[in-house]
Amino acid sequence: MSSPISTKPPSGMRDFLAPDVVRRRHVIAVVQRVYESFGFVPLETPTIENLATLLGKYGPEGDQLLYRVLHRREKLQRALAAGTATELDLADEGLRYDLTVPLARVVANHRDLPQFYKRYQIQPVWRADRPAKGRFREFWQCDVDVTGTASVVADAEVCGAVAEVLRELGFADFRILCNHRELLRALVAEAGIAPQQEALALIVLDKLDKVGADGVRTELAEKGVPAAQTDALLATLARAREPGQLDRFAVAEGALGKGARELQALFATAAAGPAGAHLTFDPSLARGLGYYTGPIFEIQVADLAGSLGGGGRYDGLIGMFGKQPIPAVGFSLGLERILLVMEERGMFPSLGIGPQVLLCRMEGVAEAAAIRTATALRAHGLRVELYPDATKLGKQLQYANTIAAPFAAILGGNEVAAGTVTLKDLAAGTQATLPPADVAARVLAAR
RNA sequence: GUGGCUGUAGCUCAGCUCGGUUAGAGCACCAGGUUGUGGUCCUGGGGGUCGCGGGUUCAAAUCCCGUCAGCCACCCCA
Repeated sequence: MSSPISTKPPSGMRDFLAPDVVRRRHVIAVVQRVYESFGFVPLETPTIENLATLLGKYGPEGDQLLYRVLHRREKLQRALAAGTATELDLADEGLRYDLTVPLARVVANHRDLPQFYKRYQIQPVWRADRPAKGRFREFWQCDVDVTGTASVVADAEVCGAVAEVLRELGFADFRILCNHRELLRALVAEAGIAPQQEALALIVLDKLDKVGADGVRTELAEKGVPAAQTDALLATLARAREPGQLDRFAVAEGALGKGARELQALFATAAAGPAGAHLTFDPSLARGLGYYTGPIFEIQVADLAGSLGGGGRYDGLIGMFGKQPIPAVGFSLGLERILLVMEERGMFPSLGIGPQVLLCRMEGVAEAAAIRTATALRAHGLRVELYPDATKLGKQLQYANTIAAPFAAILGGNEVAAGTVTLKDLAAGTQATLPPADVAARVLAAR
């Protein structure tokens, strides 16, 4: 009986049964509608990209998490025969890791796109990460991006779009944390931290909320950053959190002032849209992805350790494909994260899609007669399941309960002769024998 | 990548400490309780090489080692 083949899906990947699918579709429908209302148009790209497209865009951690697709046939045999094959020799393609890099490739490749290409994309991505709560190896992202402009309007619009999605889904308490890569780098440099330790410092700083100042001191000390520099950085960041500090940064020279002024502009502009009340300056927000250059964003809710989404400006990424540099900004919502919080908070409306009517066939009624009746009921707009066998009525009604159909329609010899069906309301226990049009009217009225 | 917890029927678990008939329960599933009426109830039934591999022993679900998988926290991210 038990099979030697595991029936579980691969680690970090899941099957979605009807109740899951219905909830996922519900969220996706809202995302799609809101994104389109902002003027974004859809894009779908292949599951698999060339490794050259993917590698070197996300930083070393990201490269490690890429699912690679093995060479086929002769190429693989040749690589293996060499005996010294490395990962790069064995694979030339990989599963997409996010939707931003494929977008960058598409924009670099299609020169006839609108100057301001506003696209949304809702597709799965894969990361060979260790699964945890709210983290999967296959998950869906809902991205909105604007390419071809460095205008703060684009930054404000992507923030507005995701904020409106969350608002329409019923979220009220989320924060969109904002920081700026250039501002952050200026603060790190100001603390005296060497440029080659900057990336390291940024990653550790991102943990400030979770591990606290002492945790950051310990971790940076282990990585060889002098304590005096760490203290200087922490002091600077603590000051940066004080109200009005962004305005003081804004009058500074160089990258510090530039970053601060760009954030000020973003806050001022986005305030006129749905994101306004949710934007929060967080000087310790760093974000791991390598390609961000300007403002960076992350959506936070109190009851989830991870984020609901993230994004930022990446003015250098499209240019990495060897064509002209094109500025871009985008935001990504994590479908599973949103679903997780909505499930935990009980935020879903009732979303039934199963059959409204189970059509029961009595013994002696021809299969064709049942098909004919089911077809008539369906033509009136009902979702109808036809019980396959003419078994005992009790068994058929029991099955109706099992699949949670609110009505049963009974087709016996009498009904066939009269051109009627007996409609039974399974919750109330009442029933009436009616022509199909009246059956449909009653079922539809019961919703 | 680090630390911890857990793997026994489709699902949730008991049994393990102190090895000993044929490994249990609830739910689910199937069949019956005669005619075209379900949810409750009663009776019966199918379904497990106790995650996998090795070791100790007369004897292992139970003890020991290894391994794989899942979950939680951290890290990172969506």
